[in-house]
Amino acid sequence: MKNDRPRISDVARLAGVSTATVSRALSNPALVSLETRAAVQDAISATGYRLNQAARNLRHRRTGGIVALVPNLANPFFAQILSGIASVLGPAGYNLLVADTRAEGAGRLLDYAEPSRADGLIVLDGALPAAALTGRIPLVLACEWVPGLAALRVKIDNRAAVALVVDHLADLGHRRIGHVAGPPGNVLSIARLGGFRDRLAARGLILAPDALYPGDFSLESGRAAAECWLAQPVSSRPTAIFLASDAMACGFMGEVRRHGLSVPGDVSVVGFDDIELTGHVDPPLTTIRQPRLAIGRIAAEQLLRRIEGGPDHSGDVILPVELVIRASTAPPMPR
Amino acid sequence: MKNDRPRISDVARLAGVSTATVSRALSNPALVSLETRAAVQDAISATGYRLNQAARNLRHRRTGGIVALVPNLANPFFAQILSGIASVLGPAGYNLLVADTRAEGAGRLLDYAEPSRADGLIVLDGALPAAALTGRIPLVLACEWVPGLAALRVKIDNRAAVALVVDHLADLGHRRIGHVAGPPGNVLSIARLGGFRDRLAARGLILAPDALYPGDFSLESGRAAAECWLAQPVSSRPTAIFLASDAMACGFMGEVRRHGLSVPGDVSVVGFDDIELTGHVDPPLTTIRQPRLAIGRIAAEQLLRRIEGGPDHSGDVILPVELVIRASTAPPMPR
DNA sequence: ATCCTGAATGAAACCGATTACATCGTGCTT
DNA sequence: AAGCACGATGTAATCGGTTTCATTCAGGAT
Repeated sequence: MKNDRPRISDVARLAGVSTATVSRALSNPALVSLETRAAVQDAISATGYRLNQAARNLRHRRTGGIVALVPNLANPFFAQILSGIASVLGPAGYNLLVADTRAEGAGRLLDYAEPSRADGLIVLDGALPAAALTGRIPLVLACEWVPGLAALRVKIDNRAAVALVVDHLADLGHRRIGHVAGPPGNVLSIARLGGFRDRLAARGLILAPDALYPGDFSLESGRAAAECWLAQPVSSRPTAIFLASDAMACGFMGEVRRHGLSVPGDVSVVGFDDIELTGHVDPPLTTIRQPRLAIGRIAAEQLLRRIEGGPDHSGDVILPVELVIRASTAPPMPR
Repeated sequence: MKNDRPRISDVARLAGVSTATVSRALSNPALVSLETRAAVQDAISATGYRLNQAARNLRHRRTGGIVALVPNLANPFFAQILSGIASVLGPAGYNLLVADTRAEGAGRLLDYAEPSRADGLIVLDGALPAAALTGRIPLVLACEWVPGLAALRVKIDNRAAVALVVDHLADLGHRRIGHVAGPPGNVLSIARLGGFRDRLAARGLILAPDALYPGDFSLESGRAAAECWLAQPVSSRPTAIFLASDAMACGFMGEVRRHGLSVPGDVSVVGFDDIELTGHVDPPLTTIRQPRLAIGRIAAEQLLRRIEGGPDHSGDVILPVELVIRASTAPPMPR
């Protein structure tokens, strides 16, 4: 009653064959005669046999698992990328292990980049130490990337995306355009801020120091940025704000509107990501659409290719973005 | 160069002891003398040895993995529960496998409820077949539950939560209160709708057929419900709407406001879940706060207790909810 | 001095599959 | 008729740890 899980040898005995034959019938049926195969099948259903994965993994020197390292599981942005990853991994016979890099003892994370635990790694957090990830198991980087870590990157062209934003706002006639950045040090924050500055310059504009607000991608930090903006004198306030994430943009808009001002009447707002929500808030948000599902899917596909013996080509896959123009942007109010 | 992963025997040889001793030094140091332990440690760092999990799992007849079955990975509500789960599992030496029950071939899901793949299961989807989950591996149900499946449930008291909502709206003076339900057949939809009806009745109110709108928890379905509501003559429109999820409530409010109406001026809105966003939209949403992190954490703790030999007590853990009153509800406009 | 106890350790079985290699018939070639 | 190739199957080694059981040795009890 306790140890009642049938083993392969139980099946073999019942079918009157050896364990080798059962194993072959399961993993390479072509090697087994039709009648034997049938007998094995019968024995399997009679015993209710189920393969022991740990044993197979041990023998195959693989685990069947892929680990995704995400900076924050609770963030819907990553959730949808995971969804894309899972949609590829499942059918391919791998399972997805998820670890939150910010959640617990950082030391344990190294355990994941370990061949006996996972066959591959998808890193969504650019703040991990490159050294810890180097030369362990096949990995790809998605969205964020770790500076100095040679691995395939699946990402968007952040600078080009930001250029679309600047052009849109500048074309509308905005001259004083502000920015709420992502967390300091984050590769995306840096790329977006840098691209923003450069494109402003290309359009003959500059980013005034008091038009650059700190942020960390969170709703709350967007709200806080709005407070700063509201505190500025109307005459020197940016007439348009580009925020490095949709979450911040929502927080920003909410706070501005709660103070009785209007978007885009008093300020135009542009976000980044195009999370589902942004089309449903009031006003619907102008933003950059990132193909999240595709990012996840492609990252997973590339990783599997690598695992299955592909070359460790460490280039980049750049996915296209799109500026989605909705109602949160308009020409600046004449003053 | 190819098969260079040191095994335990390599460590043993270098340390001048047997593999048994190395194993003990690792998993039960108390059994090994201080000097031997030190020698083993030296040999381990000299060789760069890393334990092979598959081998240990095979011997221990366990996998070290816990599977969470979620209906929709892309939904932030579940993401935060997962976050809570992960925060318990990691430190306990388990890793979290995530599977999206709606994503791929349903047959494969059974593979997860299988002892050689995972040591336990956390089910977040009430729509799975009870038969497939019965008597396989330790499991707990969180949030949603599978009717007829005897297992511990970690959940909130949906009926009591809804009663809070009804009382709040009735106390404000609303008499015509509408409801946007969750997906048909979903246990939460049913519990919330049922509780809603009952509490209305207790307050001497009824749910008019044209005040019940279909939904599926998604933003878009909330928006669609708003369309229905807007299409109704003002005189017979509900003056307050309770929506079974915050996502729907956001979709609803966005659409209503885009039509130039005001919340709560023209209609009071109450959501359910208290996802982070709801405090930041305009107006901030009155809603029921579910302790998502705690749900995840407790579900994981209970599961581990069960796995580590606890009794298969299949009762319920009911977590407290709270009505968070914000600015989306107000007395009805005098007509 | 002898026996007993317990700490420290090693030898070998074991977890449950996979697979290299050996074996045994058949049927075909020459 | 001898030789050979090939299909089907069995034997046993193997993956890399863990753990039972046996052994050794030091110190304390008698």
